[in-house]
Amino acid sequence: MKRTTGNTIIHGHLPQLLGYQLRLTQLAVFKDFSDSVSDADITPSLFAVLVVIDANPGLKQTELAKAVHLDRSTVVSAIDKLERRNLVQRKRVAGDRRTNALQLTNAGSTLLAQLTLEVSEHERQIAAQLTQTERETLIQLLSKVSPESR
Amino acid sequence: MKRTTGNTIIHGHLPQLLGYQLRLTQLAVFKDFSDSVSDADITPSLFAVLVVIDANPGLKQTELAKAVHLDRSTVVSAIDKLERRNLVQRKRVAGDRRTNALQLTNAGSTLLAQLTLEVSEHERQIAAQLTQTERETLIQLLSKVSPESR
DNA sequence: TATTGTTATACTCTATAACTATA
DNA sequence: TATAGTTATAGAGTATAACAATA
Repeated sequence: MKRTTGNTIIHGHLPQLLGYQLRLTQLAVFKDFSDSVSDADITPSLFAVLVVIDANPGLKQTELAKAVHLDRSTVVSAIDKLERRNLVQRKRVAGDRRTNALQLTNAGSTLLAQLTLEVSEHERQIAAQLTQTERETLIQLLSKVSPESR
Repeated sequence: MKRTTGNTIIHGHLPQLLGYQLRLTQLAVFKDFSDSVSDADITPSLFAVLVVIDANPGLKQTELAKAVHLDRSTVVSAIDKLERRNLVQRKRVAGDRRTNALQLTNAGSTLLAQLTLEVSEHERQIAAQLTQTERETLIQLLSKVSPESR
């Protein structure tokens, strides 16, 4: 029970816990994301929103919410933010006046193209300690733990 | 550029991104943590704080902050919370009146023992899709990405 | 001068619940 | 009745900056 004499802090059994390693890794990855992406106002979540809209032009907000695991109300402010910056548009849908069809503006497409490059570089950074095979294994094992990504 | 006819949402290149899989997995893991741990007021962070104090009785708040990757000011409120519940004690240190020596109370040790069991079960749950080898590989790969855990 | 703990404060992210307009 | 989007609101978690006590 006595304290180790030096300054070394012991992490107990935390390092063997998946949840703990996940938290640490996510902290490191988020920090590097901000450092890597030139547009300071784009967070990982907003990037994901842009990617999903790009891959599914015309989708509605509720669909987007489900895809990126956010609440409908959270999506409203995300889209507000992106629309204010002219990156995304809400378009009227013929036949159902309750829903909005989301699509990227030209500016949005342009920014996404640039972000995609920067995020690739960011991914290279964070996986720098891994071989290509290890990186793929890691992604595959993560997706087995949370299978709802597709 | 046309929308897939059905309801299927495409995630673009997100599933191949480490950062994205990490976020999804962490979401799933946090949710299961709350479901698994009977004490609703213990979060993953507070659990980590308890473990580190248990493994390093007498450590000071600044050391704890570094160990769990939180700011000093954040640790203050974490310890406030735990001290209010009589799980942790701030003890005076002979020789340096600026610092507090942190230690678990008996109640804290008892709770931690129970939490440890519940967290083990939680870990089993989240790794249910993995073999034992895969789980170990996953932990090892994560720790290679963020090596500051020890 | 530097460090420790603290406080005050503010920001980000998120969800819940209630509202409206449409279906 | 049910659904889509919205609003108001609140909570959790976090950090920054300034401060007092002590080294």
